[in-house]
Amino acid sequence: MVQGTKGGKVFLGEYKHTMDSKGRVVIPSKFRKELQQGCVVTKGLDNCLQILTKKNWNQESEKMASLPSTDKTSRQLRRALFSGAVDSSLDSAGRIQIPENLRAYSDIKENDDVTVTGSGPVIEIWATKIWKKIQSDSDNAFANINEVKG
Amino acid sequence: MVQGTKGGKVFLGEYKHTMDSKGRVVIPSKFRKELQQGCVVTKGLDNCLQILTKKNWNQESEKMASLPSTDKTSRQLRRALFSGAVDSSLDSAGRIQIPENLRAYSDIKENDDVTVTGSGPVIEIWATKIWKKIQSDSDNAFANINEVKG
DNA sequence: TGCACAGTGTCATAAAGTGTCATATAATGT
DNA sequence: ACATTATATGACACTTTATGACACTGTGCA
Repeated sequence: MVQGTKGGKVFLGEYKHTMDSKGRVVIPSKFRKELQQGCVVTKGLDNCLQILTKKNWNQESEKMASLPSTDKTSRQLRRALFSGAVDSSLDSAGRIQIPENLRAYSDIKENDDVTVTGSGPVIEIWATKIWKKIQSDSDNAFANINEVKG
Repeated sequence: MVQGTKGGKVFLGEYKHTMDSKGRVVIPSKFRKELQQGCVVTKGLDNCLQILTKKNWNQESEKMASLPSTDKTSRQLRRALFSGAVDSSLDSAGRIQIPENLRAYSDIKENDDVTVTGSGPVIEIWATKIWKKIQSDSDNAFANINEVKG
């Protein structure tokens, strides 16, 4: 969904948190500055959630908004992108509220363990139990690539 | 049918509600500001209903009025759009009344579950049972695009 | 005229979300 | 190691929103 980082912030790292009893998740302090002016939370692949800066979101969504809605596929794409997204911002304690439909999508419930990762141009939020699986897959793939190339 | 967001509000998100026993549906609070000055409810494609701001409605209806009436599909679209449209507004509790013909079109009956989605320039209202099907189609289309890109 | 019905307005309560604070934990610099 | 600062977490009060109930209005029809 999001590609190209031309000059934009690159988010790095992996952080453990928990979702609080009201459905909020702490954003690591290193990521906050770029999200201060607002951000958008969307569905990512493999049941993660993505946080985009306003700037990145606008780039992505403008493409989609201009597709003709007489075309069925365009309608589908538009619906998936917009209905799965939500405008958000950090509260004074550096947290964001995750709405119920995105909590369901990502399989994160109140008081669950959550892993927040920097993934280049976007920040990803994972149920830790899912992240553990994904991470071992990614690490294996990474190791194999290095073997082949090196 | 509706496209282009140039500067206009972009509606995001997915919200579950029910139609009350009098045929009213709650509009999510995040959408209300833009509809405060009046809105238009019309038939959308795939059996949804669309809510447009007055501004978007004016743009759309002009476009539609200028379609060649020699083309059959254009005539059908135009009839559906205009005859299915109704001027509306939010009541003091943030709800809109859905007239009987639109309830029939969207297959939403009194006390039924309803899903309201932000879909960029428009808001869509769905019978939840229909939305579930549409959503899985949309999500698949979206995931495929992303697989290709990634 | 009175009744039935669809629609409208308002209220009470419940549920969800938001803001703020206090303490605990971790990170940083000296 | 220590002091200092920043961050994380839980608790709680407060606000907003959702939902159902119910009374009121107006229209058309018997």
